[in-house]
Amino acid sequence: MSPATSSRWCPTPEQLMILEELYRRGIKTPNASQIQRITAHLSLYGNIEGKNVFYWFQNHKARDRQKLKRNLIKQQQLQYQLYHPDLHYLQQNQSNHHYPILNYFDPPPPPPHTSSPLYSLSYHKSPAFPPQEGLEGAPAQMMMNHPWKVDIPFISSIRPLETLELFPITATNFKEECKDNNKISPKLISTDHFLSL
Amino acid sequence: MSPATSSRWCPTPEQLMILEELYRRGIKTPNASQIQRITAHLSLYGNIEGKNVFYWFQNHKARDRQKLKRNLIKQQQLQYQLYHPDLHYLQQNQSNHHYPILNYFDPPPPPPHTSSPLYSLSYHKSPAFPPQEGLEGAPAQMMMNHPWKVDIPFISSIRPLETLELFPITATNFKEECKDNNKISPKLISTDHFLSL
DNA sequence: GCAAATTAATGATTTATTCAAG
DNA sequence: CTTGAATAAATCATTAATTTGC
Repeated sequence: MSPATSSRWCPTPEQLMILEELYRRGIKTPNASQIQRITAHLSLYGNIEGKNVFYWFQNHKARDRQKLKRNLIKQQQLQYQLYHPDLHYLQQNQSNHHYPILNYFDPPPPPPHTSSPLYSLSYHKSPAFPPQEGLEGAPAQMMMNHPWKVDIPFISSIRPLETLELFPITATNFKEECKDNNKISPKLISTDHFLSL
Repeated sequence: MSPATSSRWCPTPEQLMILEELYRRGIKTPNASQIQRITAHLSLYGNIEGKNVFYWFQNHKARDRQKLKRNLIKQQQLQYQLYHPDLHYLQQNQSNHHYPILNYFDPPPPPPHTSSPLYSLSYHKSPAFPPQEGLEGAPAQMMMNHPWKVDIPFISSIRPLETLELFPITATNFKEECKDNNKISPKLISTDHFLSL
């Protein structure tokens, strides 16, 4: 009203709580109609106009994403510390009678830094791997556009990666016809033994 | 090998178990590199190619979501039955000392049906509101291009919508200056009482 | 028991949405 | 605002489960 009032909207606690609750309940980018109704209601608790509501949701959503980003970074730092110590043991001979090492996760996040554009890494394209011969970090969907002639490289040529041992059973030839696939004794592959973390 | 083989991939139990385990461990949408490595490993247990792995994760994730959807619908049906008996009481006079009804969500789940496209309702944009005078369901961003002269209509002209009663506290005038806003006793607005689902 | 017929699962494609870089 | 890159949703198509009648 008067020029003495502050130059920008200052949400009252009630307004804030309602906005936050609406956000939690799924309203992330209200449309014009929703904004009007929200504004009308919130005006009961203090001066407010539509743009305040609009900007609030915009900012809140954006800063929500930032929080997620930061949490992801923390988790990745944890995983890095968990997996890095095991790297030496990956150098071992793989030609034993166990099925080979299994870990399809991306290489541990680079030496932990605090502020890097990291959210896009797990949500969008992962710049991911050091260009492997003939692969060039192609996004999975791009593979879709080609006739899927991607050859399976020799196991030994694949980077063994970290730990996660699977299937200590011996390598009887399982390549059979489709119909026969389900006839393998369940005992043989009971879930309890492999996939030891 | 021979043309007698089936036209589509038929995962062996071992392949399936590994895929499921990887999924459980967090691999939901593997990138090209991961797909290749997974494919290479799974080829030990039977014929397989990259696209099979790609599709498997796509489908598995999608059908996982479908399960969640169905469970949500069941819960909503339960809630509907719990809350529906109260509808008559919404017709009561609203000029009491409670603050008005608050529900900015799109119209509630219609009378419980079993098979309706429901997930998009909460995840994607809601085609939302019946075109309100002069608003025409305009995307919120369009409002940005105009000088934000959107007037706040009278409360009574706003569609009260459904339930979700907020702030049963009395209507003391909270319109105060900015600086004072944060000084309201937290007790008065402790989150436990309102926003009852 | 056993196939033919029917239904449920699930692999494979296509189409729509989303996000954000240019 | 347009568009590129990626994912999610919807859909089609084939295989496996199962039901059914004999």
